[in-house]
Amino acid sequence: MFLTLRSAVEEALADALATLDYPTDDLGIEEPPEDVDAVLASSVAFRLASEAGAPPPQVAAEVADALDADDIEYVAAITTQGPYVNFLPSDAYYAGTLDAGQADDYGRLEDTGESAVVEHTSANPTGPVHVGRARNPIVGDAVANVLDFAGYDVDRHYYVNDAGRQMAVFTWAYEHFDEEDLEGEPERDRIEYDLVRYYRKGNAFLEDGPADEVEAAEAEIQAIMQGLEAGDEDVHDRVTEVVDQVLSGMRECLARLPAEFDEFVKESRFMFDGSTDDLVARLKELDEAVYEEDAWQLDLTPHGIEKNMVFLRSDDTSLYTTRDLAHHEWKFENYDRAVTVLGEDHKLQAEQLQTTLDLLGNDTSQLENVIFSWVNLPGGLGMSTREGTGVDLDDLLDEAVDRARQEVEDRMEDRIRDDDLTDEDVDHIAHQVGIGAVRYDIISKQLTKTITFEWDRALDFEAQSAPYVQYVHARTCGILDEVDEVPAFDASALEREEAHDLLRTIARFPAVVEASADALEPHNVATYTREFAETFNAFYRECPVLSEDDPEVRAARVALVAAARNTIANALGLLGVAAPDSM
RNA sequence: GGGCACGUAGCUCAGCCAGGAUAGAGCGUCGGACUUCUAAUCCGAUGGUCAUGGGUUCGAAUCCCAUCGUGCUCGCCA
Repeated sequence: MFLTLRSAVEEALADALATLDYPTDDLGIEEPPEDVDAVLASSVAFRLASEAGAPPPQVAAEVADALDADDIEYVAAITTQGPYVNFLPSDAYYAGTLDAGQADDYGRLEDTGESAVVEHTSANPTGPVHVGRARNPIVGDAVANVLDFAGYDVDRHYYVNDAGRQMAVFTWAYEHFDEEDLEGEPERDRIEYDLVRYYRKGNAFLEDGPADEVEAAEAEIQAIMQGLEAGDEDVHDRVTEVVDQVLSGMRECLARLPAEFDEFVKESRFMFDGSTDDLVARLKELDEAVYEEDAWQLDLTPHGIEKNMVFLRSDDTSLYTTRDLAHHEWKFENYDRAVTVLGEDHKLQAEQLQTTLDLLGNDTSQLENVIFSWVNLPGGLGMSTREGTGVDLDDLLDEAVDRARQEVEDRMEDRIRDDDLTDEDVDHIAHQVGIGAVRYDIISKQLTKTITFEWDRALDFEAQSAPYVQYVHARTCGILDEVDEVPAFDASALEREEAHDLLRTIARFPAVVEASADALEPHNVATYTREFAETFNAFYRECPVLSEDDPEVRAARVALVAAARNTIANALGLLGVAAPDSM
């Protein structure tokens, strides 16, 4: 409804301004503050004042006179308030919203007919997923959800680095060291916790080991990389043995969020199918290609990038970025839109990638990057797999679920809702709430802001958290549980201001989806859920549903609660936060 | 040092990209509301030179420039 109303207002206002001989390039459409009854307003009078030679309020009146509410869909009246022209919603606006909200998939936009691939996480398979890395799957999953809901045919990809130096080091360490060489026990009984010890041991050895042994190790690592480059299946199998094991453990961890993928795309695939070689040949032909210090590079200074991009090492092996170019051309062939979610430490590389893809003749408007800032530990500490610093995501999720379970159990005694929870229910709710809280905490912040991870804050179940919003969903379910089905209703029976406020908030949801998909910013869905929860709670306080005596009012309120449930369930779904039926 | 971000209440954050109606929340502190559709809730009070200084504008938290502080980055790593 909101989207329809907005375009209707835009069109009508542009027509009116044209009729009055005013410019129509800036309509000044905005959403007024809460205490104003209008759904939309225009501040265009400010801009026209000097041209009109009249004060803004007078111009606003003139503009309002030139408009006819009857001609604008979903607008009941046009008023002025000082310099503002306000557009008030009609009964049909409320009625239409209440009807639309009955659909389970309320908020889903029409199919765009376009496909999109969202690549996210893509962490090197070196060890357990830590909290610093967790922003990527959580944001990435939400971005994919939003695009899907906004009408795209979405695939989720994890790009697996199985051909870089890191994996060569890992493979060498895995083959070279024995269990007894390793320090300590695995922190958890899962494969990546076991194997990461080889990786750490290997890196420590390369740093501090005896010179001659380090040299021999480097030769072995070199041989692995050369083997991969040459398409040697045996070498590939050796590396794959490590990669697949570590990755399987990481996938289990990510599945807890949950973050699932349609495809794990291995970069070695672009070496073995010849596309990397082909790409290198084409890169050499570019005007920007230079051969310096025995390595092939691209001089991108004409394109505003100071740093040269090496695409072929002096030993003739390719680099991550080289293979990533081939990877992206593959994406372009298969998808209309390619979105990559990555940390700010990869920003320069992403710019090089995009510029180079452009030079190679690709349409890089297909490519969009979602870049997020760091997650730090208090005291400015970073998180590193190699050094073993950082908080494991598994530990965070365990703690979150434990604390949530404690909360549920603490509340069991003075529960009023009579839906006898079993132990299984309690466990289920604890998972929904605990993991939801972690996701929400991370997703509700702007991507550009650095996050400092603090246990207590991430697991605060008070307001502005997932449980606060989830509780609203549980409340809607609590009410709807008491009715068999939504009765026939008439929106005009809703007379309370709180009901209208809630309907207006529900009406905005599709616009939130649209804006979030356009900007690739899931955090504003989180902001919306919070506003929604506040609006719903006001309705809940002031407008009893089940105990309402007037059957028409009761029916309309039941329908409103159903619309609210669909809206908040879908909004939470976009965030990947579970929507509990009871809490 | 160069490039790119970030700096809003004691703390954690919305609002900024598309400049406009008294700058919004939560936590904290203080005071209220459960025989009621679940109090993981709600209501009230408290609290802000929107880092600083300029500029553009009728109007700047929002756009531009400079300064300060913080983070990321500047590998034949990824």
